[in-house]
Amino acid sequence: MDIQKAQPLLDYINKHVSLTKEEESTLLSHITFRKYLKGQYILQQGDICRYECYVISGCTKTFYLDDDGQEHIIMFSIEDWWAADMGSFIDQTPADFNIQCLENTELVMFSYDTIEDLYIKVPKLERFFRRIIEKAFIASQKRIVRNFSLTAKEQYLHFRQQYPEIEQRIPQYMIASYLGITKEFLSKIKSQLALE
Amino acid sequence: MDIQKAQPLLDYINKHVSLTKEEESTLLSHITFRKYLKGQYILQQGDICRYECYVISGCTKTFYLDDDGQEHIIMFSIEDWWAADMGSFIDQTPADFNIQCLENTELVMFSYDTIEDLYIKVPKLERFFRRIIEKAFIASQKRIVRNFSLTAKEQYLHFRQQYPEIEQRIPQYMIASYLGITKEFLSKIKSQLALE
DNA sequence: TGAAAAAGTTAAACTAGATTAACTTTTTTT
DNA sequence: AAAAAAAGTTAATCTAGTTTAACTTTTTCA
Repeated sequence: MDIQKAQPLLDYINKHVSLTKEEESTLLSHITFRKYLKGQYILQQGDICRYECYVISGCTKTFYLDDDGQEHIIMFSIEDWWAADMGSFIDQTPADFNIQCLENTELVMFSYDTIEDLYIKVPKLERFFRRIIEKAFIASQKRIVRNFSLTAKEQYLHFRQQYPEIEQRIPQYMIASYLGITKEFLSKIKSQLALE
Repeated sequence: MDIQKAQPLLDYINKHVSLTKEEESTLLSHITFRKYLKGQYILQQGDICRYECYVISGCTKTFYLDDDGQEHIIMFSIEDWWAADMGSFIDQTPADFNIQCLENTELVMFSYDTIEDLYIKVPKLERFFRRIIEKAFIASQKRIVRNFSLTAKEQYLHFRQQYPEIEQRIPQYMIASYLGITKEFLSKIKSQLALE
């Protein structure tokens, strides 16, 4: 793979572990670069998730449709973040989630078929992925804690201060979905906040 | 460490990776065994979490106290499961959570100070922990999904069928706390279910 | 540039679950 | 075995957030 396109990924990895030139080139031979257009799906519910995707540019939403056909957004992924249905990827079972691009999006993709081989050839990357997933787990637990102990308004304020960039790029009704509330109620919260 | 006491851990690890005798003995030299009595704390909110604990026998609850002093249970850990405040352990920062024994409990403890050394000496264990944490992350995401899309009654039914052993061992008000509902409402749910 | 589609707002009626408080049952301690 | 503490129940009242529906604003695209 073209090293230039992967530079943001290499920079990101080198924040956590330091790769030699050889290790970098082994890495590059194991990944692929791909562009998607706004609206396109990277993964659809029911398919097998074959890739862990690192976002170079753009933005995706990971969501599922419940029995009533209602959309629930699990996460947004912007630059320097990951997109995948981990449950599906790890066990190669049908995905619970859809991943769709909210903007034109450039990705680096790690394939299930080659990632174990990559871990063996470059053990530092196994360390890197262990640390990434630890962070993801911690973030997920913190979200559960917020769900338990914050009101909708408090959760919105937290979201806004934690991801100010995301709020600009994404329609409000999707933020409501991410927070687990209706768009009408988020609208009410915002008008309340405007008066304070 | 005494190999007999660690046997359940070795069996558990060998389900995921296969260790040689040398690797097993390196592992044993890096872990400690400890017993706690019912009611004792393994970790207190504000302290640094220095150990990832594997439960040999017994049961713990991981919880935090919110600003109103209300207890919220994040997880229960029984035989063959883990107990730790990962956020605190990874960054060695003050813990958000308390971990308390609900029964007399035997643990194998992995210390922050030696675990990185262990990963280097036995890379298979880095793989093992990567897989464990992947599973924990997936479970955490699934819990978020359930929070979004299930009613309290549905969540209770799910808990009951997923952890039938836990329900027997733990007071009902703690299960309510784990589900994020009041003990009164869980009581109502159970009386409704009894009529069906 | 103008029409249609998408996104956001407002407000009334409704509901799942919380709160409060009095009470019963079970478990623990002496 | 009695007393006290812990756990669980029931029911009335309350509230955060949902639902429904009509409306306005913004964005998209022919």
